Amino acid sequence: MALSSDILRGYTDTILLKCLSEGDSYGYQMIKQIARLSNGALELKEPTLYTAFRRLSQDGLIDSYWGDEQSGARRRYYRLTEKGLERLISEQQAWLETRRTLDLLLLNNPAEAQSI
Amino acid sequence: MALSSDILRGYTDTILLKCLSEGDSYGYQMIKQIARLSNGALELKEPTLYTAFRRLSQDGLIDSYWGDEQSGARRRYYRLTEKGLERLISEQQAWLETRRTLDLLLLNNPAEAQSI
DNA sequence: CAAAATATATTGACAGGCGATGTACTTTGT
DNA sequence: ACAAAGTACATCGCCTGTCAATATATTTTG
Repeated sequence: MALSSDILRGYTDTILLKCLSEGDSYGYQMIKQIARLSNGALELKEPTLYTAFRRLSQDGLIDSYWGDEQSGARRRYYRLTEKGLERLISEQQAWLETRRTLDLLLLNNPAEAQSI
Repeated sequence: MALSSDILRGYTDTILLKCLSEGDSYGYQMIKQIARLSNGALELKEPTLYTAFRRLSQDGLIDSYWGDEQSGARRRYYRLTEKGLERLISEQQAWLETRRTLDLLLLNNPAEAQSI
């Protein structure tokens, strides 16, 4: 099942930070990578992706450089900054808490549901 | 920690459906109930709540009636419809899948993280 | 040689959350 | 007695993030 845009909202940035924490990458590749990792549940749309990149750059969480492709289309690579890594870690912690809270608010038997 | 509005988006409706699945209730009470249940992590704002009620009513997932208060301010009670219950169940299922997907996308060791 | 894939980027529309604000009644503290 | 806080409902308008549509350019595939 696909993630709706309402669900996506709030996680896009962290998903991208996590993706970059595994190594520098570029937009097109990240879309594919994220689709693969999520078993097709999430195919980031271009406008969503590039707006997120701009946001993250402005906040100093990532930076970017042009790759030196011999052939093929040019690629802009993105890199996680130190600040970006710190943010990632705190957002991962936040996800664990959000998960717990939503279990409490959405499920009938949260205590049981957590060990699925 | 409080749920950000970006996170909330996409869950408000289901949270309200779940709340009503435990019995008819009214706006003010539901805000308090949800705050208690989430250990203060979520205090729904009035505009958010009432727009959600309108949305859910239009979709036939809830209906409402005025309570007959002897004293105090009038209360509009909300009730989960049959259709609303079905929706709740499918949204609960969706949450379990979303949880799994976000574990994959956000955490370093998803397999381990799931049994927290 | 056309279509699909690779790759980046912007514009404008849409939807949901929420600060600010308004109404009205009741309870509490002094 | 009276102000402040609590209970209870409701709306307007702003802000932000996602995305359909669109544009550009190169390379690979059928």
